[in-house]
Amino acid sequence: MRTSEIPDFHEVDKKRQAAWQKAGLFKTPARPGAKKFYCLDMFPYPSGDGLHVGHTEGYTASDILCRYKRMRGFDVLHPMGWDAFGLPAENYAISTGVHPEITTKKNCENFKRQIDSLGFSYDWDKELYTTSPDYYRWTQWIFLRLFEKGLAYESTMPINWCPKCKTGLANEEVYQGRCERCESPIERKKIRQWMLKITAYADRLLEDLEGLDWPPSTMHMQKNWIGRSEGAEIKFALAGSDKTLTVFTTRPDTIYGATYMVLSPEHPLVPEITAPDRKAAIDAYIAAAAGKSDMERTELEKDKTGVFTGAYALNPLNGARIPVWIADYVLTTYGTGAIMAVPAHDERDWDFAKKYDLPVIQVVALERSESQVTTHKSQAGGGSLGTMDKPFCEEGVAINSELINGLKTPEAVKKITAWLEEKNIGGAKVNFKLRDWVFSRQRYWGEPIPLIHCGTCGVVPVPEDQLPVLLPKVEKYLPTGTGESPLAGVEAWVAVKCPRCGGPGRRETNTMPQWAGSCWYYLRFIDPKNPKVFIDPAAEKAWMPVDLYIGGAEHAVLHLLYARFWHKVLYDLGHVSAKEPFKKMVHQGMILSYSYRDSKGVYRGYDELEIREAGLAFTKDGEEIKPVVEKMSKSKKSVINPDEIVKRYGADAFRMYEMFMGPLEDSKPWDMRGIEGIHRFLRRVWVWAAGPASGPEAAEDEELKLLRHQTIAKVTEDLENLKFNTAISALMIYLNKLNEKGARTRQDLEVFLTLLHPLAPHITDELWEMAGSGESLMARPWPEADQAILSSRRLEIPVQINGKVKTRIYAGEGADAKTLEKAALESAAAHLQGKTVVKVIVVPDRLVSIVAK
RNA sequence: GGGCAAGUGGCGGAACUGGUAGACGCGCAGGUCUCAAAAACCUGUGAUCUCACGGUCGUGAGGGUUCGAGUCCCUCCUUGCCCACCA
Repeated sequence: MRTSEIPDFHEVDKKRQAAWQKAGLFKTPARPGAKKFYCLDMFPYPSGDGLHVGHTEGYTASDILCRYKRMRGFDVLHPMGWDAFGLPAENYAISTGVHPEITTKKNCENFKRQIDSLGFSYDWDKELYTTSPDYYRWTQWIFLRLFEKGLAYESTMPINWCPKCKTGLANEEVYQGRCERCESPIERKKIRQWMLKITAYADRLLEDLEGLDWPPSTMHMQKNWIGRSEGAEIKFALAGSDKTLTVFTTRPDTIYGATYMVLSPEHPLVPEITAPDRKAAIDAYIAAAAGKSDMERTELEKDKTGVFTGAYALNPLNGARIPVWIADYVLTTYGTGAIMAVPAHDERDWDFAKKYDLPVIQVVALERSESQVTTHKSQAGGGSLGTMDKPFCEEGVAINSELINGLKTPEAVKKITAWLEEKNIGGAKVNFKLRDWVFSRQRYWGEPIPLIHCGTCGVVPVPEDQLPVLLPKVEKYLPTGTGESPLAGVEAWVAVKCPRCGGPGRRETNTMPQWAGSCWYYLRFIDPKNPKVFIDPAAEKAWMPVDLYIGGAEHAVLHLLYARFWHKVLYDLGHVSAKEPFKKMVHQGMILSYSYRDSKGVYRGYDELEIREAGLAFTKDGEEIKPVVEKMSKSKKSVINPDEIVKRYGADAFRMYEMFMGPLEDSKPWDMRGIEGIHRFLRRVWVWAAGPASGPEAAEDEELKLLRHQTIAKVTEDLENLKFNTAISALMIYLNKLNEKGARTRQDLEVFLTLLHPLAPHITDELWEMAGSGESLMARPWPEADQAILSSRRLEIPVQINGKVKTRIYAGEGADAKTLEKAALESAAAHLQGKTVVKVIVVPDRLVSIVAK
């Protein structure tokens, strides 16, 4: 074969991959004294559709970094596994009877084949399945730790219930309030659930976000989700009753302005306080609210509704009688499920008060000036304030509030809170939006919860030496008609002896949610085969925390919050050494694509079109079609299949194009023409590198030498910062210059192939072998840029006159300001004729700016 | 409604802490090679005025700060994403 003949890159891929595997190149090393780099990808749910270009974008980025770090001398841990419990396999089993294990195994094999075809450097010795008993044994073990700590408890919680299918539904199975399968309207059914007390960790989950190298938007979302707010709880006495009504408010200073109270329809006090003549109306309202799903209840947000209970609460400060209403804009799940409504200073209360003609009393005024406060006072005169045209929700100065008149809001809050504490009817309170985690599912394909219900002993944990509690075989995968998991139908499995008293017991039949396995997989990757403990403590110390975690932004809240929660529990128990599991987090952007719809409204795929460029496509009969950039979708024939791309262009072109498209975190559209460009670049690389070497090194071109070191510096910096698009462009510039100069020295060859290797490992290794080496470039050291050479360059420095570039001067790096000024004035002399130089600004190495009149 | 991003050529995108806007790639145009085409290679390519030299305009719109603004400040418009009655 002539060396300049360009091979089929897909064949090169296979050859190199076989060689890497044979050499065991991706095994995780553990060299004493070496720096470590733990690079984690969000492991996929192996769906039947196979790998998606969105997966591969993140995996490519992490693989580039892992290869680079290895070349820099790090011990790298780069594992991959399968988040294999989950709904699709279970639903497939329901409709076909095929056991989810079989489906899962098939899908995993396909995913693995696809991942390997891209040359990702995973250490498959670390592979794990969340569905394997060796793994979920420890998921169950961790659950038992949570149980022992009192962080797991039973509660009755509403679920989405399809009355026709007689089964509970996940939110994603509910479409516009209807069952996805049979389209009957769904109901809310209360059911016994296992809960995890994540709220006990709310403060720490919030505080420990500080110091993490995460995208600010992700931190924001976590903070908002946790939703910490400071305020006060206040107990209101009820007129003619010995019961009290407790509310939470962030503005206790507005208590004099409370003109009505609102309970959520589900509030336990409602039946007790409802007046006989109001009962019918109240019951009807409660029934209507109960029939609504969460979705519907929030959809109807615009128009607030409510009903008066007939009861009155008493304002502890001035004894005012305050009517008590119920309304579904107050949520049972937040605060105490009851509020004091202050329409003058809260938008929702204002809307409600306007609708039901309830009084408005202003108790806070702008503190801007004395006169303004006075004006408001006089307006407020009789207690209700007809002249307010919208609620005033900001801080200000208290008015119409005997105890705190004239105090600014923060002081007023303090004084009221102290007064409440003194009278023992309330006090300072911190509330969170975060709710406890509903941890059980009435499903088959999940980890069994390792508990046994005993008539005498209550809930008893399965002893550790009996873990794992294996998933039994079942006849049917559909939940039982009572809403229980299919496991409830396996009597032989359910009926056990109580481990404590030996009496008859029954296994818990709920399973864990899909999140469970992903809450700790990053720990098991470190020591995946350990039969004695879930992770060896020494190995944990050596590898944790994860240095870089790459995955989709759709997990910015739930997965990342749940995993942090479990990690903190394990930390408190002394099982892990780091407070936080993921040091640095990066989200890859979404890969969109162009969809093409012709004049008849039919979607056309790429192979049915002639695509000139991203914005210009024609059908075979010449009709021009304007594309739309959207999420990839099968029905719009816009899904890009990695297999086809790899077969046609090779893995390196695929990897590099995904990186060249734009910044990693941005969403960006896939353009078939773009990958052609990268393919062309790689062919030029081949022709250059496999071509004849150029003359002796002694006659080396200074410009090339400088460019070589600039490229080393640029690529190194860009890889460190995950800016792969500009790293690739730097390599293109380098190659263009090498070709232009007809240069191919041994040194350039080595530097170029080494820098390109993390991005295009197959082609570079093949060329490196052709150049006479037996080892992979990944095993070689990363080149260093020579600072002396970098600073020896002559700089082109623009000279501006009144802000416009007129001439340029040339100077060495670090030339002093005076020299530059002199050179600039000389160079610009022709442009300055007849003008007076007013000022000269010199920015060394950058520019000279002359101001002239 | 709230929060967070972002608006740069025909397209994807570059541009360090304010310092030559449009790197690199795609597309397009012209050329070389060829019987021809493809591939490959070379040249050009923001708009506009000019035979040319060169000039003017130009980073969503309008204003401001500055010797100098894609970058900073104010007002507005548009798009995307996330959350949505959180007391």
